[in-house]
Amino acid sequence: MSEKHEQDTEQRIFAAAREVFFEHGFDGARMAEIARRAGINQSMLHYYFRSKDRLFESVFEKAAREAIPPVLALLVSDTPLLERLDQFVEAHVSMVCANPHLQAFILQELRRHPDALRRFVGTATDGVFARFGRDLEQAAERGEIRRVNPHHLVANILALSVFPFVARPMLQTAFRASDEQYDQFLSERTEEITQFIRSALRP
Amino acid sequence: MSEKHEQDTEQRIFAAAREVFFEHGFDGARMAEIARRAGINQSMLHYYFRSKDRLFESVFEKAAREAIPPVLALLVSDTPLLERLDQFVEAHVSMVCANPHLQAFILQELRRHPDALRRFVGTATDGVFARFGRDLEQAAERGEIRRVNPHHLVANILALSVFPFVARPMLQTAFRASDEQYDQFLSERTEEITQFIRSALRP
DNA sequence: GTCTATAAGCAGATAGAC
DNA sequence: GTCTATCTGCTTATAGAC
Repeated sequence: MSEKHEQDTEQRIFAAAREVFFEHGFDGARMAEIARRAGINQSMLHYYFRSKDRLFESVFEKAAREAIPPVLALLVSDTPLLERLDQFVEAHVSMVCANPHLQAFILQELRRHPDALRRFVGTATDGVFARFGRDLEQAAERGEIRRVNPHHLVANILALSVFPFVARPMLQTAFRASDEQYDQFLSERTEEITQFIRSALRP
Repeated sequence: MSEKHEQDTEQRIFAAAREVFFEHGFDGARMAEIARRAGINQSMLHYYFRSKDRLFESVFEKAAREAIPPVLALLVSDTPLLERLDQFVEAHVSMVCANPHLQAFILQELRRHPDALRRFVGTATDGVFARFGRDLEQAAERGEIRRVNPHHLVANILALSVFPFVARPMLQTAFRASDEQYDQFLSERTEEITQFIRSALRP
């Protein structure tokens, strides 16, 4: 009985920390705010996670693990290349859309902890670009697409998917769009990106 | 004689503040660090700028003014559309390249001050998209390009230019690239983006 | 205008009762 | 496990001499 609420409390703390770190970043996050959202006392945070740094690391690592390797894994499969790219775009956009703060959080915090990814991204992406590059090369030889550099292509696709979410405050202002109008704009992105990339890859 | 160093000191403070805010963001920046880099005492910061908030506002406003309106202004000119887009891409990439922290800073801080841009972006972009959209429409009717939505196209171009710089820590890790290799990658972007967009716009 | 010294407040972390 | 109370150090900001 002594551990009755342990797991539940820890999860609530983690969820609250995720929210607050996503919204404010490490430097802007307040332990008191995390405790408040978790509905418990501030000293509990230290009981479970020992320090702000460790709590942040937990949140960041989990976020990075779900934000990067699964996406890159979609690049290699047995699906024909053009359809695979469509699937990749759709999966990526809906992932970003379901969690709009995630990418901004990763991008922002990665500037301070530049090698926080090395551990698990390294192995996850091993060989991905080599295989993807080979598939691109073969598709080009069959005349399905023009010849492109795999790194640039992946950067292009990620950019097209992520940027409108990360840069929302800037673009929405520049477009003079209401919240509803910008949401509408975002909902058109999957189709737009798919079309844009297919056109760009035509031989 | 009593104001002998006034302007110089104020400029040194501003330059130091710009550096520190760009690197760490508002929450991570320390007034002591700004003073140290400016080579003066911390109380001088308050003498000239009154508070951290005001100092930040000065830096942010200047950064935003030079990061956004000049770029959007390039969208409208008398240059033929395809060449104009080439010019736009080249100008934008070299701007981002010359100041890699600027865009990340704007994107990061704009999440907290979402309407900090309204004042001067509003008027600067008035009519830009209307004119640009008309030019796109006319070029499409002449068969020079396929029909595209101006907002999506601009978002695409900005995304392709900015993202590889903002997401450098992520992409460099995912690509398993050294600093030199990633710099090389970035130097290829102008050509890559120009080519990519031209291909995507073919009728 | 520039400095030193210091005030005032806050955030993260800990002690110890229950 | 969870709470209240408190410590410690840091950060912004100010007072006041020169």
